[in-house]
Amino acid sequence: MISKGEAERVARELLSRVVMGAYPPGVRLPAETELATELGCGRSTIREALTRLSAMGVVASRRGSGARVLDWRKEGTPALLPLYLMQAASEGKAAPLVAELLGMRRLLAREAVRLAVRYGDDDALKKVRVMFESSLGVSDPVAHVVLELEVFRGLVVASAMWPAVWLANAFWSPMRDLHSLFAPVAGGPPPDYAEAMKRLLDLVEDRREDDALRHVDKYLDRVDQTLLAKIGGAPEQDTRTSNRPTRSTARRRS
Amino acid sequence: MISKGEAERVARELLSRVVMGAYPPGVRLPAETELATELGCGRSTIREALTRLSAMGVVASRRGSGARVLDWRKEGTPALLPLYLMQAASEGKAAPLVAELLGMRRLLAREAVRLAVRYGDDDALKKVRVMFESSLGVSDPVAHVVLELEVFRGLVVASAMWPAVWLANAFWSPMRDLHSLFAPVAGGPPPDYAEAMKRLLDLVEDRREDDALRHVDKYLDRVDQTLLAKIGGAPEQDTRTSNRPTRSTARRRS
DNA sequence: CAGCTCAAGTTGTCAGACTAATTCGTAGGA
DNA sequence: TCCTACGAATTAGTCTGACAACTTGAGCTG
Repeated sequence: MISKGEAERVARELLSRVVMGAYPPGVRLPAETELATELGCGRSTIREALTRLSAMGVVASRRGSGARVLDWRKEGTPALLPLYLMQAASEGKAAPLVAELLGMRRLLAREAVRLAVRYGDDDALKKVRVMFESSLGVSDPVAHVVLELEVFRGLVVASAMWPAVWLANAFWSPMRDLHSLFAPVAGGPPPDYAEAMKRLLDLVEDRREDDALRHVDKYLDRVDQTLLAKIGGAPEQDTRTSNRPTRSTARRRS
Repeated sequence: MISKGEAERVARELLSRVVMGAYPPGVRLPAETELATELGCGRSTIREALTRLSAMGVVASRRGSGARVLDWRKEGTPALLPLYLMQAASEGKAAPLVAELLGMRRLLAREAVRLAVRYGDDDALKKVRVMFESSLGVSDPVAHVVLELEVFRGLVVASAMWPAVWLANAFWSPMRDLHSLFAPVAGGPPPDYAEAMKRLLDLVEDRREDDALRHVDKYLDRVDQTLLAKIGGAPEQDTRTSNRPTRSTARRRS
C-alpha cells in the first residue's frame, strides 16, 4: 500500500481507470503487451500491477482469454476504500459514506473493547497504555488520528484473537490512508481525548465490560457528530445513524 | 484464492513454511534466486508468489535488502484464516477459535440485516430472495453452507453500502474455504433453515429492524450451539459466548 | 574509534522466447 | 441449414538472462 516504484504507479493508473469507469465491469482489458507499450513499461511490471488488482478483487486473469474487469463494487476488498471515497468526495456524495464508515468504525471499536476485556492479558494491555501515552503529545491532526486508530487496534491485538485482528487490519489499514484525507478538516484531537481514552483503558483493565462499552459509545458519539458536522453532511437528526445496537433493539424479552 | 498454477503452489508452500514456523517473523527469506532453484521454478514465479504473500501481510520485500517475514499474526489479513485454523485444528486448539469466528459471523450477519433493512431497495432484496430459494433444494453440507453465507452477503450487497460489502468480502471469502472444512462435521442444513430464513427475509422487506435482528440472533444461537457441540469444544455454559450485544450491556440509562 | 568508500548481494524492471489455454472462424459432414 | 471438428491466432503463465537501483557490511583512512 505504501510501496513505491513503477509497478505501484501502473497499478494506481489501472485502478483509477476502473473506478472512474474507463474500463467498466465485464469488459476485457487490453492485452498485457498492449498495456505495456501504452503505459511505457515492461510486461512484467504490468503483470505485477495486475496481480495486485486481482488481490483487490478488481480484475481476474485467465490464461488464453485475457483479464476481465470484475464487478468490483460487489466483489472488492476494503483496499478500494481510499480511491472510492476520494471519487465520491469529488462528486459531493461523500457525506453518507462517511457516516456509514463511522458506523463501521464503531462496530469494530466496540468489538475491540469487548475482546480486550474478555481475553486481553494484563501485560499486553500495559503495552497498549504505553502506546496511548506516547500519543498524548501529538497535536498534528493526521498523526493523532492514526495513533487513535492504532490504540483501538492494539486492544484487539492484546486479546490475541488473531482472526479478529486480521479483520480489524482489513478495515483499519485503508482507514489510515483515508483519515489523512479528512483529518485536516476534522482538526486535532478532541479536547477530552486524553481523559476519555485513559478512562476507557482503566475500565478495560478492570474488566468492566458494560461500563467500557458504554464509555466508548459516548466518546464516539461526540467524535462522530463533531466530524460529521464539519464534513458538512447533514448529521441526520439524532443518533439513529450510529449502528451501536439501537436502544429499542436491546432484547427486552430474551 | 481459487487460482491454479505454479505460482499458487509456490505461494502455498512458502505460506505454510511461515505459518508452521520454519521462517519465523523477523528473519530474512532466502534470496529469490535461491528459492527458485530450491523450489524448482523460475524467479518470476517466486516473485509472483511473494507478491501474494505481501498482500496477505506475511512478508515485505525491500529493494537491495531482501524479503523479511512480518509478524503475520499481528499484521496479517483474513486470507490467513483457512491455513491458520487448519493448523490449530491439527493441534486440537480449534474450539475457542471456532467459537470466536462464529461470534464474528454474528457481528457481520447482524450488520448485514441492519444495512438491508435501512438501505436495501426492494428490487435488490427480491434478488436475495431468489438466491435463497435456489438454495432450498441443496442438501450437500458444503454447498449449503456456502449458499447460506452468500444469502447474508447478498443482504449487504442489496444495501449498496459498498464499504460494508468489502468488509464482508474480506471475512466471508476465507470463511467459505473454511466452512468446507467443518461442513462435513456439521452435517447438512438445520431442519428449520428454510422457514427461519424465509421469515428473516420477510422481516427485512417489511423494514422491521428490531424483529429481524432478534430473529437472526435466535437462529444463529441454535446453529452456533449445534455446531459447537459437534465440533466438541465445550460450548461454554450459556449464550455469554456470543457477541451479540450482551443483555446486561443494553444501555438502560442512556 | 568515527567516518568514508566501495564491492558484493538483492530486489525491481526490462526483454525475448517458449508453453499452455482459450477463442473464433472455417471447412466439412449430417 | 445446422452442427461438429479442426486449426490458426490470440493471450496469459513461466523460464531465462540481463541490467539498474538500492542496501548492507567489510575494509580503509584519518
